[in-house]
Amino acid sequence: MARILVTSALPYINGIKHLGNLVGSQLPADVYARYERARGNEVLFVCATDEHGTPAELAAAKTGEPVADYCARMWGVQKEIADGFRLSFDQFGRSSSPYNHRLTQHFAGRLAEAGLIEEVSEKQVYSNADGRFLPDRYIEGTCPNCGYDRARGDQCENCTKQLDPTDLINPRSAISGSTDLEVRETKHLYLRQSAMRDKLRDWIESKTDWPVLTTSIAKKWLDDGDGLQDRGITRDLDWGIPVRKGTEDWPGMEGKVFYVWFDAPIEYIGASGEWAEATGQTDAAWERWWRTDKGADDVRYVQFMGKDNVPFHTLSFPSTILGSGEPWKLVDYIKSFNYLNYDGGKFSTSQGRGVFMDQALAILPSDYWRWWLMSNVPETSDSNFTWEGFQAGVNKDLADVLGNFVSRVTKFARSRFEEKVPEGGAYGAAEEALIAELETRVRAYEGYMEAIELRKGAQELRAIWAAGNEYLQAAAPWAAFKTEPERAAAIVRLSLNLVRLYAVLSRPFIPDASKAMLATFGLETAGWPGSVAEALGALKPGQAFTTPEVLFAKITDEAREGFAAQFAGTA
RNA sequence: GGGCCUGUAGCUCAACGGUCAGAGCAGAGCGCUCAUAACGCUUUGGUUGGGGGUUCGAAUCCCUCCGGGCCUACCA
Repeated sequence: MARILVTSALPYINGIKHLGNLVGSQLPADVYARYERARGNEVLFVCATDEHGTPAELAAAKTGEPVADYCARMWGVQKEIADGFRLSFDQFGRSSSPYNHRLTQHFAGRLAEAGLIEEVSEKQVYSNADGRFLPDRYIEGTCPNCGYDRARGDQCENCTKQLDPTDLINPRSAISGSTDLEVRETKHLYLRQSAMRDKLRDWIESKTDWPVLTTSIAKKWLDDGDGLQDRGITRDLDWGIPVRKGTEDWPGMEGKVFYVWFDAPIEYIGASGEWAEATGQTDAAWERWWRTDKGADDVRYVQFMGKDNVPFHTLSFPSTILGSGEPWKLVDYIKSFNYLNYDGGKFSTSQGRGVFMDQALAILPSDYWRWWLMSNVPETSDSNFTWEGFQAGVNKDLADVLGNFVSRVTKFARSRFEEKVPEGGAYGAAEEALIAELETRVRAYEGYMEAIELRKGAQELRAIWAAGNEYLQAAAPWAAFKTEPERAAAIVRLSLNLVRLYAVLSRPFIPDASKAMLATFGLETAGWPGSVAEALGALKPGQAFTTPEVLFAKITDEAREGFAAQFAGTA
């Protein structure tokens, strides 16, 4: 039995995520985790909210809540939505957890001892009105290059010129609009990633089976310009993990916190700690997933994320892990994704354009979303959500091919026999051909899932469903029943077994429907098929079943038009 | 500006130097009647963005042009 550690990029705390966020990390991670569990492997699947940073503070200020309360509340909201999408996290933690505090401070201490932390004094813009230092992009002003009056301190969106906040003419705070700004000197810690460059490069170059997207982004950062740059890992903020060197104070760094991107990946480990605690286990339980000296050397660690997260997972976090000099588990495979667009454009939080996770669940069952998103997951390039495509995909694949198959089989069986798996008759050439085809397809499906080629996996699964309809059409039990009822009984017996098999195979993608299909036979779970022939004999004659309600109601044209109007956004 | 990815049938995608470039959807025809007017079979449709080159052979490698997207480092 293999042991597989799965992490999904952490969703940021400041609001409900849209489908583009879901499709790029949490959902594919869940499908993969479910698949590996179904194969009988031991899986630890963790995720958490990413709670620190300026945007969280601003979002809290906007609602008038203390930031800690705001995060606690939003964690609850995100957790509930994750449950609604059936994301099967073993732990959905919080980057603000005590575990993460301890671990982050611990790693910083180790890195400092290893000489990989540098203290740098730098000048940053401070806003007296806001009472805080402002990140570059929170300063607005007139671009010295093109005259655009809403240029940001890091870059002018109009002429794309890279800027320094001090370049701006008439700079003001993007938060309050205040022009009462001053440049103050402040000290920060830098992670000396540059010192890790060769080690990182060797490691990344050894990963020849990683998605091109992952390695090309990593290499770009390694080699761009002067090579990998050191990264500041502290900020002048109130909300965050206080800077400490392990368990000791860090002189000169009082009142500062670690930068979110330093502590967020560490929360993968933190969440595992939270999991052990929540399940009443000792530290050894999570350490055997994370410490190669404590049992983790046979763990395969797979990360899922959108392409924007790749630099942090290929460079920064590995620098932290490797630089610690301790035997922490390093990632084995990084699955990265492109973006999902909404009807030709970007999903937009500010313009309310596109579908957000809570809205999606409010209008249609999670399986619909899970299926469409995964069968169109942006693996090789950006993909596009349209209501027409969504309606067509869901109706055809789920309602017509799979749902209707279950429906026609169970209803025919009930009307010609009774609500029991019929006995009598023998399997012949048609059944052997079907079994041979399914044997090939199931093994192909396993291959795709193992390789985390989810789009192809979905495609193969669909072909497996379709094979049932083809078989049924050719075997024509309704015709056989008139002349040779025994033959019809054999066909129905096999077909009912197909429903059970489909439930098992489909579970990673559409867990609710899978559950409903199994419930038809009074089953809660069912094991992954070894040989297809054997699996199709699992339901014995006499086994009772209930004819299920329509598994997937179709999305009507009227409904689709309504959704399209509802989510068009304000722009 | 630099880098990366991408451009294949009306649409969404496969094929990653080698049999007539495949599949799903959409379209057309036929069949079936168990089923959510569902299913099955057959079929129309592509000089693989343009041009040039390497090769016995190129969608696949190289050059170039055109189009689309992303990244470019203290937002996360």
